[in-house]
Amino acid sequence: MSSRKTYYVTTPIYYVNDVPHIGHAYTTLACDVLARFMRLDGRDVHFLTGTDEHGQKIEKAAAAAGLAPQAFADKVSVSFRELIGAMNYSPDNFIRTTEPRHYRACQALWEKLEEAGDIYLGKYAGWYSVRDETYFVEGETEVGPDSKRRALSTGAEVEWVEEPSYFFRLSAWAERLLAFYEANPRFIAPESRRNEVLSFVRGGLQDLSVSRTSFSWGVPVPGDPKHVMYVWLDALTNYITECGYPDTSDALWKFWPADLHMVGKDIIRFHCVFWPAFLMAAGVAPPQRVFAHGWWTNEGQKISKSLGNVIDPVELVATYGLDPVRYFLLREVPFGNDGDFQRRAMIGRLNGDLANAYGNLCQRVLSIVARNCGGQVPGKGPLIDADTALLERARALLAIVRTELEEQAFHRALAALWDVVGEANRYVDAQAPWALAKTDPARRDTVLWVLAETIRRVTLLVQPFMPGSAARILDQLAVPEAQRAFSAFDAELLPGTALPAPQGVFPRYAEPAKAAS
RNA sequence: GGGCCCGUAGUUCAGUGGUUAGAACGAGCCGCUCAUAACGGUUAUGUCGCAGGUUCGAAUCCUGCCGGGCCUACCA
Repeated sequence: MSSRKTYYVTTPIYYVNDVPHIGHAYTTLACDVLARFMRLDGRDVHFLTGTDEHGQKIEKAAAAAGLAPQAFADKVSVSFRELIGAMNYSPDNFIRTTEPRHYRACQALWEKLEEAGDIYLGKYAGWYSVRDETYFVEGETEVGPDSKRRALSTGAEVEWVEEPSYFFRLSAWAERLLAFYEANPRFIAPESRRNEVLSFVRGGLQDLSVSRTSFSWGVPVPGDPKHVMYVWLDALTNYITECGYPDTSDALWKFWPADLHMVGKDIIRFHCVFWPAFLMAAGVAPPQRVFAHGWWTNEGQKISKSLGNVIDPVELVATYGLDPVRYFLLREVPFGNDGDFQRRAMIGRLNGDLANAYGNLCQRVLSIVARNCGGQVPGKGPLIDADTALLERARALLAIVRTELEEQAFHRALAALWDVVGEANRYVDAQAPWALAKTDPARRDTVLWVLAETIRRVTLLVQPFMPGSAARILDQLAVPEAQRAFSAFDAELLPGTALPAPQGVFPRYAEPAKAAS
């Protein structure tokens, strides 16, 4: 079955300097939904996430914790693996930059860049802030009244530091990058980010320092082990390490170039400028698309550790339930925009969209079926216009969701599904199967069949977003496991099939009783 | 300083030249009673940031201004 179309989606590898927060959860969630959708749609999917474990910060943090860097990385990496279970993600692999195969890939890539003449030895010099661990250009610093020079942005003291460094000839790539963007308009999304990158590259590029000698926790530069590779060159390479690079006969190489790198908007330059330049220089095809999503704020406030308003995804799930959180994050905000996490909005979506509209639709239909149809899928009689209209709306959903997810428009995909949920609720009221029970049981059965069939189609498409809840609903419709992929989208419910007793899937969220004080 | 984007009902947004500007949530009223006190119908909301201009016609195009965001460059 090697003829199936592949789909390779990646999260950034997360820096183990930090514990997982809503931003990490959001990025991986988006990838998870795409991976699940594509699998159900018959694609040969590879979904990769992992951790970035090198760099001076890790080296220092490890020393402070009295651990070897590797032991420290091992420890922190675990919290990102735990998030996978907590959020029900479905990655095919979890990569770590400290794996031997990754060293091989980085060094092979480096050698290619060197062979191509895109790497040279120079000197990295600038105003260095020890506190920020960053170099600043002269203009970013200022000499204070005490005649000490400080970084304008952070106020930290800086000192002039020079160290030997290898450089990547990025300056030579601006024109070729622009040509690449031109030829691949889908490469950067959303559009506003694309404009940003274009104007950045049009402004000219400077060569990029790609090695350091001031610390040693990293991938050694081939032939000059005093240097370790710049963390971003190291980190980005993970995407091809996974596919076996430099061994293009590896079984996973078929997944390259990746269909999508999902990233936060803060690291767009690394993915949209540096990465394609590295790859083109090394003679490797660049990825097909980079999507930069936005940030969350918390009740209108910027999230920061110092404000203490960091959102812990595990806590969210404990409060509102896993699938409601997954739904909310992708439904509430047009994907690509910044979003505001509001407790009131979260509860609104949970109670309004999930409990009242969708959950209650399933419940009201299935309980009439249970009571009237002997616990079986009801019989299907002749269809009237109202029936075919609703069924047609449901049937059209697969193509709609497919189109929206090609563009990572999760919010629009969900809106389309919920349009049909609303349509189904109106149909229930219009057809009033409880009244038909007394006058025309056969017609009642047809109405219930139409509804059950509509719920089946909607729920098949809900699976990638809320896998657990969708499975429970499909169980209640007695849809066999083998008929939950989209290849069975048109395999209608068979009248007479035995059904289990219905059970609510999305309980309403009730405010915890206020503590009297 | 340059560039990009945004400012539309109480709220979140859709609408990018053409009849009385839409949706959802929230609010009021009515109906239903199968269902998780859920569902459906219906009503009301708006100087479409401000001011000019182009046009038979502008939320939509142009100019300026005000307000907000993002990217980027820095001044001597």
